[in-house]
Amino acid sequence: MHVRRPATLASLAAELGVSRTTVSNAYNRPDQLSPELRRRVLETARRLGYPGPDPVARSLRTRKAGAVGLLLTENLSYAFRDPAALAFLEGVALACEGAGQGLHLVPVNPEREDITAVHRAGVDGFIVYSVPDDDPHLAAVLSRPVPTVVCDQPRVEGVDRVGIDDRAAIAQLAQRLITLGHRKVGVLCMRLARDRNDGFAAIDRQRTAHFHVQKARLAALNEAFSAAGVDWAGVPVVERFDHSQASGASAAAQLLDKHRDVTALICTSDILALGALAEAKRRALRVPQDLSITGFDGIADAERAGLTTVRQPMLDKGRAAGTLLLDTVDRGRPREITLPTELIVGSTSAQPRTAEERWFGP
Amino acid sequence: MHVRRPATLASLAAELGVSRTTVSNAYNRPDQLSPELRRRVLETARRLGYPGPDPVARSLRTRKAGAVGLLLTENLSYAFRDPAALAFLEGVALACEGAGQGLHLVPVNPEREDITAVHRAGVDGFIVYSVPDDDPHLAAVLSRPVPTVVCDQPRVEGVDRVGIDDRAAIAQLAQRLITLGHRKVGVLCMRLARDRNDGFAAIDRQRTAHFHVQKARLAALNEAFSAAGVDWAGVPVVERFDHSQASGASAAAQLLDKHRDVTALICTSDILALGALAEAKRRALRVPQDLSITGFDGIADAERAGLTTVRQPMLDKGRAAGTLLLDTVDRGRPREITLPTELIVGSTSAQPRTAEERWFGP
DNA sequence: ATGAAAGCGCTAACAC
DNA sequence: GTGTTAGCGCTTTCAT
Repeated sequence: MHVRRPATLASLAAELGVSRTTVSNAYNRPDQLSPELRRRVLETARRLGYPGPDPVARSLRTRKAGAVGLLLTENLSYAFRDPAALAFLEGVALACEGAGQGLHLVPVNPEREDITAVHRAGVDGFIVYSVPDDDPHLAAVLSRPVPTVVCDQPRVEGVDRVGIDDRAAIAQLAQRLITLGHRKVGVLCMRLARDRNDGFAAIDRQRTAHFHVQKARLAALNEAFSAAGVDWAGVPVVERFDHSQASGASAAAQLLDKHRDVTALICTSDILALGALAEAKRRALRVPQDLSITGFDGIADAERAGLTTVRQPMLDKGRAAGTLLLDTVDRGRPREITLPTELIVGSTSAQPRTAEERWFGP
Repeated sequence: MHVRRPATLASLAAELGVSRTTVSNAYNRPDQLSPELRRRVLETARRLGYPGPDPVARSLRTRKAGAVGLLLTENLSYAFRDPAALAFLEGVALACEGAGQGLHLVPVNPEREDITAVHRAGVDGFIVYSVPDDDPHLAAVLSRPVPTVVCDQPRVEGVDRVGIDDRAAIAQLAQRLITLGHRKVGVLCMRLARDRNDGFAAIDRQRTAHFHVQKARLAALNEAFSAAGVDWAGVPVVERFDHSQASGASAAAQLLDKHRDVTALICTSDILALGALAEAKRRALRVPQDLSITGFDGIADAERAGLTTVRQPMLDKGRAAGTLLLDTVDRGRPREITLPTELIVGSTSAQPRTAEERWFGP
């Protein structure tokens, strides 16, 4: 039993006694040759076990890979657990599907700085989802001579972007709390930089955050509460590296342990807020009577929990990113798409108790 | 302003006055040249804007794409909605990540027969998830000279497979219902073939089903209930093309409208079962007193609903498929991995009411 | 440690 | 309608 070298377009042509062009045409331009000849070519191909033009060779020649690369902040498997990331992914998939493009998920380990996967990906462009401004993978992507679209963060000079107005969105939420009368608030936020800092984040860390979305939201909160006469330096901000309900719960615990007087917990994601909700329950704090809690994103579980939050259209974001990347027409000028958000007033926010109520009951 | 042709490895070599080999080595085999020279190469690359070796050209040369193709039954976007498919995806992603391989999702439209995306995908192998035996995309995959692993269905001679023992799994469930005393049952199943048939599926259609998993489950139910003295020809089986809770609800409605006497609804997926549950509620049928309902898969929502079902390890399936494909070692003999399943007895199954109870209440 | 030569398998001008 | 020519950009023996 011998190992036959696999047939190639050239060997097929030789076998048939025609040129390689003809064989190529048989596959790619049926109208360029007689149906009869084409039939013969395909027939012989079958006989020889020729599987059709090699996609990689074709890509090299045509300079088209037929796929879009997707780079996520986290391990791939994380993305499949986070509802927001998932909706984004679905949107991207929708766009790819519509254009008949493959979706190449780039394997990334945020702990290690191995960017070879970015260099190895045979794709026509990249979508980068929500990474820190100093992410080495992002740098690797930008070094490649293919179009790129960044979703959410960071904003990069000359690179297309789709996102929301984070400042305006959370300012609306802040305004709501301020109007309700909250002056002693605490904040639970996501990772601010690539290093793990599970604990309080002082102003300096807030200001130098590498995750622009978190940074923008904190800055907007700062502005809003400062304008309402609150000294931002006194507002506790607790940061968590991992994005999970457990993180939200522990962050809430950490904050409440040290600042028993806060009347509202502003969380920069619904996941964190749901965790905070759980912690509040554990402590027998009534929400919203004893404590208001707000989230961000508008995921299904948040809605179910009646969370006061900001809804952002994640699926549309994904689709917009995909469309932007695939839309070869008016590429050139850097483009930016800002999607609308909507304040959702749920049942987890209300007026704070007065000092009296605090001591003598509602 | 002029468009400079992008730098290539060759142009870089020319600029430096060294051979292409040396430049290549600078990237791929740092130990093959002096640190000093390497530094100079990389430095010049930066200056010229050379992004490093082109991944496609490299793939052509090395015959390695560094990515795994994934072919799903449904639209890509569907996969991000179905919890079972999602868990599978996550498992595959985990395996890919571990091996530093990209995950290339092949865009497929099950309605159209466009298999070009399969031919265009630059991948080192394919994972095919749960497709009908006559799926043209599957045929396209098998025609390509790369290793393939099929998950669930269909079983293909000589192709690696990972799955569960569908017959045994559902037989266990059937046995449970039989033991409880159910003799008048109905079945809700998923798509049996590529054509849309939203309605009753007669025995002939069951027998000629192209989705082997559904076929096997129906056959096992047939066997179990026949052995219990039930005439399978009289058991209504309702099929749905779309896999959604809405489908489950409408299928349940269709079945119950025509067969008011069934005491149990066996669904071949949790999604369908959750829909059936909703329809039962709508009809003010108490579950399980008036009607037992069972599912299949063991998704989180099913557990939450207390569904009696069969749990299968979807994440492990994905991981196993990935590992099998990536494990180049003992390829050769076709391999088959069968994962264990577990019967979950929830609160949606109980003894059927007796005829008396039916008329006079519990 | 570095270079020369030989393709990987294919497609796109352009000629006939 | 079919063939000729010329690479796409890279890696890899094998010499030196």
